[in-house]
Amino acid sequence: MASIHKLSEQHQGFFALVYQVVEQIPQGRVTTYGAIARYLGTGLSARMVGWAMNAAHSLPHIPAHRVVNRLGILSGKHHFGAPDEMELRLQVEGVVVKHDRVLEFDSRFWDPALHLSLDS
DNA sequence: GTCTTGACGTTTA
DNA sequence: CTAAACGCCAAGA
Repeated sequence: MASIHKLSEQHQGFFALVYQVVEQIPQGRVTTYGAIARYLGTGLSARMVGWAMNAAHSLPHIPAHRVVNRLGILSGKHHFGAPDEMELRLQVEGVVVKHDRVLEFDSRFWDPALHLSLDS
């Protein structure tokens, strides 16, 4: 019985890292795929974050609508139940969205590295 | 094993 | 603004 499933651990570890960051995004704030990838370690590419989010779609407590691309564009809106759901969810949290883009994105941006300084 | 696709990012034209 | 290319890493065919 020397069989092991180490692969599963790595698999979950990858998703878990992304989830932990996304979960901690404050309401009314947004972050980018690249910022998360950089926080986890430059070894990961921003694409992997988006890919993890696709899997996170099954999880109810993952505010995927708070994750946008570096331009503040709701690149993942088409992956929600309705194409306007992502935009709507942001609006109700106080984030102004216009033409699929977050207004004052620089001000709304929340960097995961910032949470590092305050939390252990 | 190879090839394509992808909720990205940056650069160049 | 669009379009193309490169880098990045994993999944699916």
